[in-house]
Amino acid sequence: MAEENVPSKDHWLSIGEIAHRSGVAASALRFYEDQGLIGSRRTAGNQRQYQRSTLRRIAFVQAAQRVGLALAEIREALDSLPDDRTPTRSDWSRLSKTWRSRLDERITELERLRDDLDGCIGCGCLSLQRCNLYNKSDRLAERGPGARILNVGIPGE
Amino acid sequence: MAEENVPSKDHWLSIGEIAHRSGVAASALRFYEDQGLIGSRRTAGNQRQYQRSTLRRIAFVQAAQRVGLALAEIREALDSLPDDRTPTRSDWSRLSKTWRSRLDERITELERLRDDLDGCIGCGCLSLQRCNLYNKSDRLAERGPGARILNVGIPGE
DNA sequence: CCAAGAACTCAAGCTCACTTGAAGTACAGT
DNA sequence: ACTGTACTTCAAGTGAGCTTGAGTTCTTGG
Repeated sequence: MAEENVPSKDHWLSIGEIAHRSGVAASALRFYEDQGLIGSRRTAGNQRQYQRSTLRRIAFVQAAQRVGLALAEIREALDSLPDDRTPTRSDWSRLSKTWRSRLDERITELERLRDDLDGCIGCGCLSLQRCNLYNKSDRLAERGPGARILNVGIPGE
Repeated sequence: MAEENVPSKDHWLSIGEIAHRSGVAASALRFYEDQGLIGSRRTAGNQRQYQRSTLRRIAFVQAAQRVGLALAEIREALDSLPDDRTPTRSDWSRLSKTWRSRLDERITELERLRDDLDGCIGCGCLSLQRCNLYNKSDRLAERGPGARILNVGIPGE
């Protein structure tokens, strides 16, 4: 994650500046670094310094979160990108395919739910046997211990 | 939450039966009861007994979760329903309006994201200034301590 | 009547994505 | 030189939605 080899003339940003410009809290940025999502170099006095490109990386992370990816998945995606150059069109297209299908799936599920809901408004049912809302996608039974974050458009799901 | 006053002839279901039929773990059912989402009565030996209508309630909870509601909100919705009769068309229509708009919002957000994504595949950009994906819905800034479920932009400014 | 299995109650643990706090160090401005 | 703000690390806490485990009691079939 060291961002050492860099077109010398760049100037570096402090964590405060990055936090301010990205809208992400400094504590979150440190956390992201722990998680391998972003990198930094240090000053003589051990303070973090970021390249401007880190802002782009952070924006990427945020977009990916909105798509519904967990941080671990986002890290994988970032790792699959060439070290620290701007991604090419084909890098990007590869990634966006995953995103796209995630989004499509989730959108489809929500639309179906909405349609069922509309059906239910008409029928006023809530009857267990008949109602689509109730009987769709039963036994989604996601398994394993630990918290279940969401159903709901969030990572993990 | 006591479901005492009930058309006598009903027979009651054990937690195991409810778990099996609903696909929800017994531990989750106890948790739901703690949270006031479902009710039960007890046998002489202190074991839970459920009405069949509880299955409907659980299905309701699951549908609501898929819509994206938190358990606390679902409880409120359930509390707003008449005690334990089957909801009327107008009860239902009131609730479904909330759901509907939730769904619409989320669907719209995801669709916009998808469209931006498609735009990006074309442009191959990832450039911070220009890319829609990056600059949409910045500073959503949800505040307060604790975990942030969704996308999480802490206001830097 | 007894064993097996199902249920009971707590308390503690888990994941995820962070935040908060304490205690200390660095740097910029006067 | 001094003050104040920004930064550092590390440990622990947060909330949602459950699960797991320990130790105990109920219920049912043979």
